[in-house]
Amino acid sequence: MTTEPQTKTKKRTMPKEVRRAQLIEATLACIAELGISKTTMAAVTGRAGLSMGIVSLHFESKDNLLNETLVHLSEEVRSTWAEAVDAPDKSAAEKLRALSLSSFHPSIFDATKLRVWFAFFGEAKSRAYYREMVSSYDNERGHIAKALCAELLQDYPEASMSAEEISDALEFFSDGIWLNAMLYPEYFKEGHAALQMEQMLAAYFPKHFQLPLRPAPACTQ
Amino acid sequence: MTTEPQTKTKKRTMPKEVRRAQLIEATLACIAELGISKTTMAAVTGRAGLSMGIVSLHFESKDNLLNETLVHLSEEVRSTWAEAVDAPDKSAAEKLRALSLSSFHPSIFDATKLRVWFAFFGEAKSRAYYREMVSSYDNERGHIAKALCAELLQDYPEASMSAEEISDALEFFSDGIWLNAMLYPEYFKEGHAALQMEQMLAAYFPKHFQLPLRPAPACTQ
DNA sequence: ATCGTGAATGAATATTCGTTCAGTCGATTT
DNA sequence: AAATCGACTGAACGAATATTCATTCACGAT
Repeated sequence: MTTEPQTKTKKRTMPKEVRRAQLIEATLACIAELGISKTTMAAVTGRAGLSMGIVSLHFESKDNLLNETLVHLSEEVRSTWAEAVDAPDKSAAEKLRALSLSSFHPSIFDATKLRVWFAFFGEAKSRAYYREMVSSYDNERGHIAKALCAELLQDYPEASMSAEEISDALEFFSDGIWLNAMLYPEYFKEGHAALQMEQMLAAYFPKHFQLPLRPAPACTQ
Repeated sequence: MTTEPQTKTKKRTMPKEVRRAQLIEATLACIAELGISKTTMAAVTGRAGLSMGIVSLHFESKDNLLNETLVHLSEEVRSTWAEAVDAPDKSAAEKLRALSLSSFHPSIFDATKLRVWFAFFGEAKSRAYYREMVSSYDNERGHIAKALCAELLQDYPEASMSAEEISDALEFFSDGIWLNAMLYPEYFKEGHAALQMEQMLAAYFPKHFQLPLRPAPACTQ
């Protein structure tokens, strides 16, 4: 009976990675619910079902726990859009569409995580950390988006906007949807954000993207 | 010499409104520089050149000071867009343009104030307060924008998007520019945001808005 | 079974910060 | 000039909270 790990009442010791994940999860929940300033160590460890000292053990300090939480979020976002683009047989249009819609993938376009993102953006310290640690992701994504727009633009000799202006505009638009979805989550039901994004793509690249017809009465359940 | 108010070394007492403005100003600066969680009473009053007790005197508490700061910001924004729309002899197109560009008026589109806005968005407590106080402003602005879009849409019988979808899209777009201008202020030089907005308007309403020609080499100094 | 290791605990400590209030000082009145 | 008023001060207080560390306990090794 000593060899079976999980059926026991409650394991006292767990692998480092499990504890770290457990604490980051609890931190996300606390920040979303309480805001950063009210997210105390007691709140985080209490929600994780652990004791106060555990944070210094697996993370250096509270600050470090918050930074690691931000890194976790960023990598989740990054892997979501990277996967959307990483398909050798997709056309440029398909890639741009997948990249643009990846911002609204359920695993990241989620009330809790959106609140945490904006909690970090609102704090001067996290903003600085974000810029130095993570903004290279943003740059990478921006370059990819710009290159895809440039490729599509070859079919629009009369175009009045540059690839960079269009890819910037797409980025602004999806960021704005994020902000509004955070503030007014009830307004963004079931793919509403993605629909808006597709309309935006169709406006810029009408030869490549169909306008999704009206709200689609009974489609995706 | 006793009747001249300002040449004296340093007045000890000042009208209530002056002190309130002074404290709100200092609060804005502190939140922008330090974030909400590090914005202490000592920091605010120190920056205002006053003593700690002054806040309880003119505002009830720290919470109330923060709320009043948010009110101040909101009314500044509101009066900016209200003024843009409140001109009886403007056409609908001119009004929509003025309304859209008002988000980037220098008095509100400013690194300090943008940081403060997002600091409030990021705090759960302020978010609740924000929703109950400001969302009526947002609604009012939204209704006006929608009505203006509907009026312009009469000239586009073939249009594939509704007035609400377009006015939402304009709102998302300017919100996204706000977020990006807050995170990467150096990217938004001299009217770059306004230019992007005008391109957006021209994309939706090509019959009403000219595309502003290329970045304009040497125009506004 | 016993022991040794290190993960986990949580009470105690140190710090940070909002609020208070008795006292100070400048302006106005008498 | 003296008195009164009230805006303003800032040291002191106490509540909240991050951090520490001596102790406890589970688990694998012997």
